[in-house]
Amino acid sequence: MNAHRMVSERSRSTASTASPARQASLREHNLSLVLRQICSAGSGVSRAHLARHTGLTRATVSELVDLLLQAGMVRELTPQALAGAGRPATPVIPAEQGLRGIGIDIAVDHIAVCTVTLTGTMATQRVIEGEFALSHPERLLARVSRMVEATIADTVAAGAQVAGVCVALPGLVDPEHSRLRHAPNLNWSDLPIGELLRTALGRPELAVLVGNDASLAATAEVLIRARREDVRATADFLYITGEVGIGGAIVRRGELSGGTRGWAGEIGHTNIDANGELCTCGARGCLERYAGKAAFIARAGLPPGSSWEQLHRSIAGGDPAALAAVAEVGAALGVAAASALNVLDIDTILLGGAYASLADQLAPGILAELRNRVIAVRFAGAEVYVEGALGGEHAALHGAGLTVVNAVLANPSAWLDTAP
Amino acid sequence: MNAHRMVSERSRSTASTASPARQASLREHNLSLVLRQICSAGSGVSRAHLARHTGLTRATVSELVDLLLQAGMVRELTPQALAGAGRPATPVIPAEQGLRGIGIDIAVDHIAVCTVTLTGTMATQRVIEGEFALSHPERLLARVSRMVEATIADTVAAGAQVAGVCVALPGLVDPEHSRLRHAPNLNWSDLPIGELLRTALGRPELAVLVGNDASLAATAEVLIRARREDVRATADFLYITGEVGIGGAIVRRGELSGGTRGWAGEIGHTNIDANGELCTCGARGCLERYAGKAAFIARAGLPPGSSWEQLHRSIAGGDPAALAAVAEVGAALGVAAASALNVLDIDTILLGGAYASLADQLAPGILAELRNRVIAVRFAGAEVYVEGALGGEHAALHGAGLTVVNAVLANPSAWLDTAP
DNA sequence: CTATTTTGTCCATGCTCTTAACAATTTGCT
DNA sequence: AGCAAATTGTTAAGAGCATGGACAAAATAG
Repeated sequence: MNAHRMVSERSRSTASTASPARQASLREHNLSLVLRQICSAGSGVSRAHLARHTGLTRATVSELVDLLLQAGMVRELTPQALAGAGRPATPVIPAEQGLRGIGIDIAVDHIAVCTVTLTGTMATQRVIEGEFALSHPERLLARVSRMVEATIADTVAAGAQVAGVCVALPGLVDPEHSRLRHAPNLNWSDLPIGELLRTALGRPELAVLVGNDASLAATAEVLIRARREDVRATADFLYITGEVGIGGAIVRRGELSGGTRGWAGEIGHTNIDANGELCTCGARGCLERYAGKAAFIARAGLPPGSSWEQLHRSIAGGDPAALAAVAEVGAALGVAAASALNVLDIDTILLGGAYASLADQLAPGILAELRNRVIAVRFAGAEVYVEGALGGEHAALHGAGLTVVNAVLANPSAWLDTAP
Repeated sequence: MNAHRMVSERSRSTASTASPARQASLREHNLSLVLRQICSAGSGVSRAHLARHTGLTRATVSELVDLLLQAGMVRELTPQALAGAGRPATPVIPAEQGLRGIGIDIAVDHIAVCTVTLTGTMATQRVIEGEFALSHPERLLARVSRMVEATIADTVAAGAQVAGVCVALPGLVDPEHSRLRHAPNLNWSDLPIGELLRTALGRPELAVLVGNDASLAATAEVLIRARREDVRATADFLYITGEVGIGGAIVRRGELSGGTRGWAGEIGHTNIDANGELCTCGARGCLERYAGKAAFIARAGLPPGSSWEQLHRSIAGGDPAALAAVAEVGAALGVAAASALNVLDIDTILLGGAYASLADQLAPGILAELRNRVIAVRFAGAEVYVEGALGGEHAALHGAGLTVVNAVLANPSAWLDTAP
C-alpha cells in the first residue's frame, strides 16, 4: 500500500526552506518534472520531446524514464514514425496499471468514492444518493469504508496500486491532523476522520488526507482548465460554491492558497451590511444571509425548504420574483466578491456548486458590482471575469482523488521501489 | 554595480516549476541557506554550528563559507574558545564592507534614501521632509537621484558594494515593469519609475525594483518580528496602514503574498455598507469612507485638513468626539478586517502608518468586531490579534532596502565573482 | 600530563547531470 | 536503388557537488 509515503503537508510553497539540497534532491525534482510532463501530455511523448520541453538532456531523460518504467508508472508504446525524417520515436504514456488515487466525497445528499489515474482522469466511481444531513458519523463512515474496500479490491484486481486516500468534507477541516472541525450541514463536529476511516477499513497504515469540498472542487477545476489551455483561469481565481451555505477557495498560480489552517476562501461571511440581518455565525450582514440557499429561495418567493432544482425551474420559467432574486443575489455576490478580489488581487471568479448552472443568469449582476468596485478595473484597466465552473456534479470527489495523484506527481521518488 | 543580476521576479513560490535542476542548483540553494543563517544569526557563528543548523556536513559548509569569504560577503573573526572542551571556533559574520541594498521612499511628506546591510540593518539614511503632494515627477526624481548618488558615493567610499535599488511608492505599482500605475496622493499616474531613475542617475544598467509602500513596510515588519522571535506574527499577518488612504499587505509564512499584480492586501475598498457613502473609487460604502484620514478627522470633529498629529492630541486629551471617532473607526476597521481574515484564513492584524501609534486605542474596537465575525474564532477556538507595527516611521524605506538584500540572500551565487 | 572533545581541512567515494560520439531507422533527393 | 540528412535513443567519459571518514589543531577535564 505504501500510502504512508504520501506527502501530507502542503509544503513546497516556501522554496527558501531550511533544508539542505543533496544529490537526491535533484533526482526528486527532475523525476517529478518528467513524470508531470508525461502525465499532462495527453498523448504519448518521446524521450527527445521530453528533453526539449524540460530542458534536460536526452541522456538524463532516458535514465529518468527508465526509472519510471521500472516502477510501473509509465509504459512504452511501439515506436511510431513521426512527420519528417528521422528514427521513429518510442512514445511513453502513463501506465493504466500504475498508481491510482482514491477520492471520497461525503456530502449532505450523497456519498461517493472514485479512483483517479496519474493523468488526472476519474477512472471508476461509486455513488450513493441519500439524505445524510443528520447521519451518525461512525455509521456513515462504515458505509463509506465498504465502498472504499470494494474500490480498492477492483483497483488491485485491475493490476493497479492505490497511492492513498483523500476525503472531501462539507465544512472546516484540519488537514494537518486529518480531522473535521465543523460541518454544520452534516451536524458533525470535531471528528478524527483519518483515524476513523483507517479503523473502519482495518488499515492502520493508510494515509488519509482530508480537504474542504470547495477547495478540492477548485483543485479539479485547475486540471480541467489546464486541459483546455485556459491559461488565465488556470493561474489565479476565486472559486465560490453555492450549497446550503457558501464555500470558497483561492487558487494562485494553479495551486490552492490555503491560509494558516487551510480555510482560505471562506467568502460566505464577508460583510454586505454591517448592520444587516443576524447570521448563524453570530455576526450581522454576512453574504450567506443574502445569497445562501435559504435566502435565495426566500427571495424567489418559494416555500422554505425548496430545492435548488425548484429554484432553477422558477428562474427558467421566467417567474418575476425568481428573476428579481437572481438580480439581488448577483449583486450581493458581486459586493462580497469585490472586497475579496481587492484584497486578493485576483481577476477571475468561478462559480461552482448550485451557482454553476446559474452562472449565466448571475454573472451580469456580479460583474456590474465588480466593475464598479474592483480598483484594478478603475486604475489598471483590468478586466474581471465571472464564469461557471466546469467540474460538474462531482468536482469535489474528483479533486479529492486528484489531490492524492498530485502528491505522487510532486514526489515520484518515494514510489520508485514499489513495482506492481 | 552588477545590479542586473538581481532577481526581479517574485518567483520561488511555485516550487513545481518547469525548470530542470542541475548541479549548480544545489550550490545556489545551499549557498543561500548558509548565507541566510550567517546573516540572521546576530553574532558570529562557526562552520560547525552552521553544519548542525543547516543539515549539511562540515566539509560542505567549509567550502561554501570559503566561497562567501572570497566574494567578500562574510568575514572571519579571530578564533574564540567556547564554553566546554574542544578546539576554539572561528566565528563567521556578515562583512560590513559587503553588499548593501539601497532603499528609496517617496511619500507625500518626505523623500528618503537608505542603505541596508546583509544583516537587514539600516546603515545610513538621508531624509528630506516636505510637501510633495502635487510635485512634478521628473523634478522630484531628480532630487531623489541626487540623494541616491550621494548614498552610492558614500557606500563605495566605505568599501562596500551596491547590490541594487528598490523604490517604495504610495500607490499601485507594477513590479514586473518597474512602473507606477497610480498614486492618488502624489497625483502621479503611469510612470516608468525604473527607467526615469536610471536615466536621472545616468546608470542605464542599474536594476530598479519598485514596491508599494505598505507591502514594503510589511516586509520590514517581518524582519523586526523575526529578530524578536515573535513566531506568530512573523509567519502570517495582514498589515493595515493608515495614511491619507488605507493601504495593506498580506504576509504568508514570512513572505509577501502579492497576488496577480502584486496589489494584494488593498483593504481600503472593502465593503462596509453596500449602500453607504460614495467613495473616490466610484463604489459605495468602502472602508476608506469610514476609517481613512479625512473620515477619521471629520468624525473627531476636527476641521478638514487637520493632521494626524492634531487628531492624536485630541484623542490623548480625552476629547469626547475624538474618542467616539476612535470607536467608530475601530469598528469599521474590524468589520472590514473580519471579511479579509475570513477569506485569507489569517489571525493577526498589524496596524502601521498613522494607525500604529493609535493601536492601543483602536485595538479594542477592532477586536470586538473580529471576535464576533471571524469564523475561526467561533468554530476553531482561534484567537485573533491586533498589534501596532514596530517598523516605525521609516518602515517602508527600510523594507525597500531589505527587498534588495533579500534578493541577494535568495541567490548569492550571482554575486560570487564580484569581489570588492 | 594525558584523555577527551570540538573544530576545521583533506581526500576518496558516490550520485547526478552534461557532453560527445555512435548505432538505429526513417525521409528526401538524385 | 542508393546515399545524404535528420532524428531518436544509448553509451561512455567527464565534471560538479555533497558525503563520510581520517586527521591535525587546540582547547578543557581529570
